Parts: sequence; structure tokens; C-alpha cells
Amino acid sequence: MKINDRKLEIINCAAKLFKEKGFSAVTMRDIAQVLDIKAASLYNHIKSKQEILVLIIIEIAEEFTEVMNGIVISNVTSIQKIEKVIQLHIDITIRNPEALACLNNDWMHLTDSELAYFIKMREEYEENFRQIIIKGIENQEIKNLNSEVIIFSMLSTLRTLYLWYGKKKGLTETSLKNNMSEVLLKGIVN
Amino acid sequence: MKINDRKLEIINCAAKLFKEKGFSAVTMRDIAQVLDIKAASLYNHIKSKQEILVLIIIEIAEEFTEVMNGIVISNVTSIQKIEKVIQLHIDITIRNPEALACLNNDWMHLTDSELAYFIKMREEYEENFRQIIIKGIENQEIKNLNSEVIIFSMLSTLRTLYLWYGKKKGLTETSLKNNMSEVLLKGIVN
DNA sequence: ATAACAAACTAACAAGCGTTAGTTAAAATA
DNA sequence: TATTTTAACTAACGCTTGTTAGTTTGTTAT
Repeated sequence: MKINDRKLEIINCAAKLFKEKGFSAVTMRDIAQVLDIKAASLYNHIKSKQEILVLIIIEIAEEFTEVMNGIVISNVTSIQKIEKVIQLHIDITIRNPEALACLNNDWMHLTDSELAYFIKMREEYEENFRQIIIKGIENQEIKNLNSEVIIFSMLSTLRTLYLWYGKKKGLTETSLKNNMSEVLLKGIVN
Repeated sequence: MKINDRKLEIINCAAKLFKEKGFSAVTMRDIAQVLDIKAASLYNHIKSKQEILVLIIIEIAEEFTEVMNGIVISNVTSIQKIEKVIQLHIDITIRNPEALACLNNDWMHLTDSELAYFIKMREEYEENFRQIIIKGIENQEIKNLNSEVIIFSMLSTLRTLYLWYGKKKGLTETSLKNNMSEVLLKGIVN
């Protein structure tokens, strides 16, 4: 499945608009206007508005899935696995914040097999993360707190990083990674 | 401004639908169908779809604002102020998760003065939280990390609690509060 | 030079949108 | 009992939506 340049332009433009107003509030005419063409012309490149949504979300979801699968089977400590997960979220956030916003807010507008596929990936992602945490608690790398609270706290921060990254200047990727790891792993109290 | 029972039913019903699909994807006919009436009948009780959105969001936003203002001027340690903020978010999440979802995802569909009012409240809320963190760093209650990373990590967790609370059983409000405070303040590493 | 293609266009459609007007029947109030 | 109010209804409005059909124009390949 190759995607030519113009199609990519359309998808990226749509993703930006979806981030601002959400999938349902963005019209084909909105997208066309930004690209300075008519709405009907979009259909020379894409099949439907739905297809745009699918292309934005599924690619990113698959990347999360694949990298997470690699992390789970890697031969490092639980803490190191968590640090790899943090790095994964930072990487994708920096590379494609618009797609991430779309994945977070508009996944429910996927339909049929793609919706099912997405939900399956998301559940498996969370289950993989859960296993990392539980293993870490068992071998006493991680405190014996409610594992669901730990999972939710970390994932919600990582998943919404796109809302915030870009607004704050003077923070390199490395510095973000280090500060984030410190805060999420060791807390903020002196 | 008093709101009678039927109007409240409509608002609560709308909030539930907005949480599932977002403001723009929910039609007046959708709302009416759940209440088993016709869409036109809704207008005996509400002025417009916009009014529903405003009533859902602004009330909650004002509650956050007022309680936060009380916390800021209270005479306790920075850590204790943070714990009060955590408690505030948990309280509202438990009482009205639908409104919170709406506030988080659909605030950009507010218009004119209400949009400006909301943005002002949100900025002041964040600024208040920022001052708590910075004061805590200055008096060495809190580690000298990048304050923006701290602010973002905590707020993103607290703001998206609604996504998760209710799915997890066997966790009392007190237990949630205690686990959450421990995770956010002291981290997860043994 | 000619054929083929790519990517834009104009025009339009059917469906769905928020909303209004006018009506009706039951309940509350006088 | 008579009157007013409440809250539903039917019907329809003007507009916007995603999308299709058919056409035009400039570029690329033969």
C-alpha cells in the first residue's frame, strides 16, 4: 500500500484540523480550503473521510504495538522496560503529535473491522504494560501499590504528552526524557 | 438561574452522549431518542445545543476555580496543597465523570464570551498549580526538577481520571486517593 | 505529435443537521 | 369549573454534510 505525496499532504492537513476541532467537527470543505482546492478534488486522492481517519490512526497504533512487543520480550529490568516505554511515547509525540491527538480523541469514530482492530491493539498494549508493572512488583523493583493506579497514572501522562509538548520551549528531547522518567518513577517529593 | 428537573435530565443525558462520541458527533435527535421524545420537544426546555454545552462545562470549571483558589490561600505545606488538589479532582470525577469528559474534549466548541471565560479559568488554574509547585521547589519540599514536567505529569493524570474510574472495581475513594498521592508524590520505584 | 494520465474543476444530489412555527392534550392553578 | 401552563407533538425550513458525475487542463510517456 503506497501513499503518494499529495495523499500524504491531505492526511497531514486533516490530522492537524482533527487535532484542533475533532474528526466530526472538521468537514471535507475545511480540509480542502487549507489546501486551497475544492472539496471534490480531495476524492482524486482519498476514498472517503473515513479512510483518512483510518490511515492516521492505524499506522500509529501499529507502531506502538510493535515497539511494545519488542520491549516486553527484551532482556532488561522492569524499570528499564518502563523507561523504554517512556522513550517510545516521547519519540512518537515529537514525530507526529497530530496523529496522536487523533488516536486519543477520535478512535471511537473508526468503524467495523478497523474499530475492532484498534480496540484489540489498545487492550493488548495495556495488558503488556500491566505485565511489566506486575512483574516489577513481584521482584520488588516496584512498590507494592495498586497496580491499576500505577498503570493509569503513567499511561495517562504519556498518552496526553501531545497536548503539551511544543508549547514549552527550552526543553530538549533528552531533558524531557530524563525529567519525565524521574517524575514518573521516583516522584517529586524530596 | 434555576434549572428544573426535566432540563437537568436533558443535560445529563446529553453529557453521557457527549462523553461517548463527542459534542459534534451527537445530534439533537440522538439526545431526544434516548429520552424517548422528538428532537423539537427538547426546545421546550433548552435554548440551543450550545446552551447544553455551556451548562455542562462552565459549572464544573467554576467549581475547579473556586476550590483551587481556596487551596492556594490555605495555610498548609506545598505537599498538603497538592494532596488537596488531588482530592478535588477525585471528588469531581466521582460525582460527574460525564461533565469532566465534556470539559476535557469539547471545550473548544464553546463560543465567544464563554470560550474566553473558560480559557481564562483554565489558565488561572494552571498558574495557581504552577505557583504551588514553584513554592514547593523553593522551600525544598519538592525536588528541583523542571517544573513544567511536574505540572504536566500531575495534571494530565488528574484530568483524565474520568476515563478510567468506574472501570476498575474494588477500589474505594479513600484507597484511590491514597494510592494516587503515593504514586504522584513519591513515585513507584522501591 | 499524440495518447494517456493526473489532478484540478463545476454542478449537483440525497441525507442529515439545528431549529422554528403552530397545534394538542393533560396537568396545575384560579 | 374555567383558565392558564407545561410539555409533548407534526411539519417543515434553510443550510451543511459527504460524496458522485462529468469536464477541463496541464504534464508525462509513446
